[in-house]
Formats: sequence, C-alpha cells, structure tokens
Amino acid sequence: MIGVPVDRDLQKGSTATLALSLLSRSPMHGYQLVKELEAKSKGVLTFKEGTLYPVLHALEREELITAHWEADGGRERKVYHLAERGRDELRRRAAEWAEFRTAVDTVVQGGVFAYVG
Amino acid sequence: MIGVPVDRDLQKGSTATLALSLLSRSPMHGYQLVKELEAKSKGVLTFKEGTLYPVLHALEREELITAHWEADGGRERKVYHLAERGRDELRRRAAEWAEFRTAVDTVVQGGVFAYVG
DNA sequence: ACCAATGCCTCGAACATCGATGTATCGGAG
DNA sequence: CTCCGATACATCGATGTTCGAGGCATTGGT
Repeated sequence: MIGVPVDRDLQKGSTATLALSLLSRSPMHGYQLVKELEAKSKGVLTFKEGTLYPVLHALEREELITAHWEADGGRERKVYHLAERGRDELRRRAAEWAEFRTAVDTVVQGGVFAYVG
Repeated sequence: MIGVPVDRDLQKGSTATLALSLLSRSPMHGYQLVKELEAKSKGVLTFKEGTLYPVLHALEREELITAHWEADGGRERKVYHLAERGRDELRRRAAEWAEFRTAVDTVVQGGVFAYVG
C-alpha cells in the first residue's frame, strides 16, 4: 500500500467508470483490475471485490463489456474486454466526470482557500 | 437552470462537503444552499431537499455547524453557521477531495485520451 | 505440509439518496 | 382579492449501492 485510501463515500458511483477506463487500456480479469487500480492510483483508490464483481456482471449484461474464460494451467480466469458500446459509454462518462470535477472544484476550492491563505 | 446536472451517483457522498464549503463563505439557510449550489456550479450540481435537510441535521449533531432561527416577517428561517470544528473538517475534506480527484484523473483521463485522439 | 496470495463469486446488513408528500408564508398576475 | 408559483422547512418509505464476511479452489514458496 502506497497511499491512504480516500473516504469510501467519495468513490461511490465511480466504480463502473474506473473499471471501463482500466479495460480501455487492456483486457483484464477481475483480480487484475483490483491490483491495477491500486497501482495506478498509488493506493488512493481500491475496488472491493464485493462491489466490483456485481458491477462487472452488470456491465456485461448491458453489453458494455464482454467476457470469456481463459485457462491458465488448471486455473480459470474470466477476462473482460471493453466492447464498442462500452467505449462510447466511457467517453460519455469521462466527459461527465470532467464536468463534475470542475463544478466541485469551483465550490470547494473557493471555500477552502478563503481561509487557508 | 444553466447546465445539465451530472449523474446523481457521482455526487454521492459529496453533499456534506459541498454544504460545508458554501457555509464557509457565509451563513445560509437550507433553501439558500440549494440555490447557491445551483448558481455556483452553473446548474451542474443540485441538492435535493430530501437529502440536504437530513445531512444538515447530522452536521449539526456533530457540531460541525450551528443553527439558529431567524424571523423574516411571519416567516421562520433556520440559518446555519460553519463552526470551528466544521472549518477543520472542511479543510480535511477538501484535501481528500483533491487527492481523490487527482487519482481518478490519472485513471480516467489516461484511458479516454488514448482513444479520442 | 502448510500458508499466503491468487482468483471467482454470493449474500445480507447497513447506508445514502430521492421522490413524494405535507405544511405554511409571501409576492405578483389577472 | 383570489389564485398560484416560489420560498421555506421537514419527514418518510422505496430504492439502490456498497461492503464485510464468507465460501471454494489453485498455485508457489518455505
């Protein structure tokens, strides 16, 4: 663990978007997503397995990602791919994130800096 | 309404922080917070009253804000002030938000731009 | 031989949010 | 002077999400 995880609440609703983003770089299986997110975010963000797997299944149902089983020795892994529709959805969500981030910054940063300086 | 509200999920968990931020600028009553957030965020963020009031009551219980009734003609308003402890908490939450924002950007932006260009 | 890490998954409890609803006052349009 | 939309506070139940705990199996290192 490199950093300290942020308050769980902040992460709410972002799980699917983060998963889509990671999958846009390369296909991965669930556990790999957990490790990748932790690495890429320097330990700030984490997927809980109890949250991630249901989300992954939902994305699969919505056909935003596809999955197929791969054998690694006697071990089975479910590898997820970003689908075309998922790529569109990711673009949409990324734009939404940018809008949200800007809006929160305007409200929060303004309030803090008024008393930090 | 100036902009389009973002997906509700993204806003989850940020209600209290946004309220504290707005109150750090000036004391306000509930309905005023609703209007201020909408104005400051250009319609991107909105407090639902059913969410805001319980949150405000919770912040009051935790002594992060204080409240007192003010009369405006025959009308009663409950005006909320940011307390000292609330100011500390806001600073803490603002720092956490900055950390979260940076982490998400690293994951999301990287993924999107790889396919936008 | 054992144990930690990998790997997929489900379940129920806990929690937060939202829409609907209720009450009441105020100001302006007709 | 009457009606209605905006202001203003608040609660409640339905809904949805998240998480911790647990189950099960394999693999690699000691």
